[in-house]
Amino acid sequence: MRANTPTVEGTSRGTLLVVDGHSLAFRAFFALPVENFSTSSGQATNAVWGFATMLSQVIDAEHPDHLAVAFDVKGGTFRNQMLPQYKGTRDAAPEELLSQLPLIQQMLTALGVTYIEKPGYEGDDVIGTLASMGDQAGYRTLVLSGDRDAFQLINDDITVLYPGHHFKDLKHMTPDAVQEKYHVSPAQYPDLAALRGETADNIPGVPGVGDGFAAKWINQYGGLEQIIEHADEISGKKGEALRENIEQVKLNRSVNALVRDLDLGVSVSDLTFGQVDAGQLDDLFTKLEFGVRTKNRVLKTFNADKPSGDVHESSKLELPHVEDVNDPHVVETWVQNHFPVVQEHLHERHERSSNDIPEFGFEIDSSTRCTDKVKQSWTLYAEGTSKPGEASLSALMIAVHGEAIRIDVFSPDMVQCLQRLFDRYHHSMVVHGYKEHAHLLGSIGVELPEPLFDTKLAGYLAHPDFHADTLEQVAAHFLDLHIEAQAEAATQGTLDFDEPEENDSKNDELILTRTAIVGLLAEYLAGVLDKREQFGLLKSIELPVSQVLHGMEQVGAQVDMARLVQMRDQLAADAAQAQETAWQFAGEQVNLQSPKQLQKILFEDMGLKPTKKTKSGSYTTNAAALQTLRDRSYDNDRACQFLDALLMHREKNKLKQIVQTLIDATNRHDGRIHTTFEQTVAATGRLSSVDPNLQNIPNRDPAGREIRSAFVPGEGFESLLSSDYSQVELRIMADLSGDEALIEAFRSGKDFHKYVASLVYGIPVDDITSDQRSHVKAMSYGLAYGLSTYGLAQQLKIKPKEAESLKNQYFATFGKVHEYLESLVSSAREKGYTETIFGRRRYFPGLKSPNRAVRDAAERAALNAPIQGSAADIMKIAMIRAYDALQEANLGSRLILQIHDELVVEIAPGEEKQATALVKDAMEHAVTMAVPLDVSTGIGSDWQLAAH
DNA sequence: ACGGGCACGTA
DNA sequence: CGTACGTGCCCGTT
Repeated sequence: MRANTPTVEGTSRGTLLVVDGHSLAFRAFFALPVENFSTSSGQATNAVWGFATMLSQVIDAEHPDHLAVAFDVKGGTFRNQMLPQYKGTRDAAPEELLSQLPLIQQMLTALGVTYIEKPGYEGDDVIGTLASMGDQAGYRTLVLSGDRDAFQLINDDITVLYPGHHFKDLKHMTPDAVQEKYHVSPAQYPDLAALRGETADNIPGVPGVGDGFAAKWINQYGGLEQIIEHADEISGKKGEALRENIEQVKLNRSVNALVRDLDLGVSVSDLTFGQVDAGQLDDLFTKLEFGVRTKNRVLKTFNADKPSGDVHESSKLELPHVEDVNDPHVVETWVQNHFPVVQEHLHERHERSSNDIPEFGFEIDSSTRCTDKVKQSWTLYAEGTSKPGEASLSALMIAVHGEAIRIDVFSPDMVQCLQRLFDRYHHSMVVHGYKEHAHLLGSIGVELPEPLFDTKLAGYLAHPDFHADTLEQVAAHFLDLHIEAQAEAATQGTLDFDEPEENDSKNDELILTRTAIVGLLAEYLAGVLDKREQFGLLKSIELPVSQVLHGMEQVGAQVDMARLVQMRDQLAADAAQAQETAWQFAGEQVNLQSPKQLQKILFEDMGLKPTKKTKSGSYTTNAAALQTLRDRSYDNDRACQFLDALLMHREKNKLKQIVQTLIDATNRHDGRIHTTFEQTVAATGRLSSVDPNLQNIPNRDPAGREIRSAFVPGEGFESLLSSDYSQVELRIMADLSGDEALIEAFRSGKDFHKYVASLVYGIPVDDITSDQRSHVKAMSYGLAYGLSTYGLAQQLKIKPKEAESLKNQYFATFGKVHEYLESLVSSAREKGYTETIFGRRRYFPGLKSPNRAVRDAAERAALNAPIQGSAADIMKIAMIRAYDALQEANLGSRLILQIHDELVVEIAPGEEKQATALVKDAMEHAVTMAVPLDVSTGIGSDWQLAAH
């Protein structure tokens, strides 16, 4: 569309669009409310969005075929030397704007747009030069700028697009338009500006002289030079002012003249539209939290004359040759003919030998490499639903060296054949998501042994903050391979749209594409892990724990459905009654679950004084606020009654909803809940639990805790064991900091918080009050979160001063802890990432952000990541050890749940003592540290009773 | 139907 | 104005 603009007057070679980058960003920034354009982490994006939108709009409207964006360079220009205050106001541009300039430049790079900076000169000079170049080369030239200095460039072939009052109204400033508005010619405009001054650039003009008088004088005398010659003849106040400011005006004039003959090292013909890097743009826009609409809008504009980026890009990926095979014998021969010669481990099934994990102290062989092995690998890719408890395999692909077979009929013979194949070749197998594949294969009765490499887990180790929904997105991220068209086919799926056959073939191609992606991904990620010495982490922690998790998900947790239903009904009745009462006092049937309606009732109708605001500026109606309102309203009976009922409804309804979710999530066939433990979601290395989340079952207050009593041992089992670490994170801090006092606090075996309080306050343990203990306890726990004294004060309801002195006193007592925490942040700043005890990394680009809030948040996260992450590593090792120990002892007892520092085990009859000892030991000896790991255990006939 | 905002559950 | 998560509801936008 854009290319080949019709030539104008037969002489034009096309249209050149020159953009004043800073001016456009500046305009966008002030025109669009920053509140509406910020990412969740606080990065302002209004200038980037405005820039993208405006540029796209202009390109769509004007169809330029050549384009360049000019930027100012940091540091002074020759103009600053002449006029020290030059652009003083603009340099004071808010940080929120400045931080967006690099983002705009990243966007332009992704869009293939040339941008130009010339040290020592301003963007205006680059623009002046480009406009002259375009003009001389016979282009119709457009200058997009909000800076009126650009008006001097205007002639019959150069038009300035100048934003009006509304950011999006662009005025086409032609010679006539300038004449009409200012009554001078474009060439005379700098004279006029010199007299008038330019507030935006902090340039004073002649006091009392505006556009009108300046134009009048210019027309009367011919120009600035002549005005100065005849300055004495001008009468009145304004003449006097002119004479007094004549030096200033001369200076102004010399500064506002644009340089038009810089050597930019490019010619206009170089400034064509480049290749759009859709992946890069996608990453950027995702980071900026722009919507799909914005992205599509921009892509549409910049891809307008491209045939189809998708086709072009996907050609990078070579698809294997594939044949459909559903005869086990053929599979057998194919494998023999195609698979690399691998060492066979006939005696070894997928269990780890006990030698892999030393009994005391867990060490990872950081020197172990995988690149060479991955080059000799084959890929398994399976499709279907992998949800634990209801998995079903639809097809699988086996690929090696550009050849592949596809299997979708799973006869008993085929199942046997596959099991043999996996047992024999799993040491060279690559998958994307072992756990999901294990569920899929499990659905046809095949046990999938541990693979050589898992690209999903490896990708997580390489970049734990990166989240992708599809394999295509992973490919775009790590391989810069963009295959969006096929990703869309995937989401639209094989539904009944097209001809079934056509759809099948599309789906086949999709599976093949993904199989190929996994192969490429494995090679790339193997290189990354080897370079970082992280393969050991994959091999010794993530892959084994993945197997353990598969087992836990497969087994699920038994619930007492009758109990759940009874609780649900009771809670529903309580909630309904509370609602009734609340409505009575509100005088209307407000939706108690609508913060908006509650705000109206509380703060408008009842006229209560709000406490705090929410992020978006409305008044919060959270429980803490409601309680404050309640305490404050002793003289307002109606408000009290309403608030009491509302709080009651909140509590009951929340619990009801949790119970209902559990009921809905219970598998109808086995009466158990099969959660999915996400292994690649939490950036610190922790697990998370979804569908349902069994890591947030209430535990704080008795009413909520009651829900735990519905988790029970299943048939053939006797009890539940709950085993948890006490203060792991603090112990890790003690060990890693090497603080003797804190280490001793743990070794003493005394009440830890009391002991610490006695050190901090310098008084005997026995004299510590419960207030002192709880203050110190909160301080201890807050450490690993990067607590502020403000936050501490608020939590403990003490004065900020007191919190401050507590913190000082604490750090004076445990100096090495302080040093250690500081060192975490400074090393993260230096290296760009943090590391756990076992080498798990997390990167923190935010530490370099110019935005203080973003930076502070990144510092707190960087402080926390190695601590929370090391605790997660330790628990993972404990799980592997516990799982193996139970297996090796031939016990029927099995792991059911992990809640970050707690393991829940379903105990088989008679195994109570032995299983408890094994699990406790596995947890206590997961690692060896300067302080012991303390594990407490409890056994009961349900999860609540197992608490200790 | 989707998604942001709010509220709230866990370690 | 401490970290790390997941889910359900409302409500405005598609």
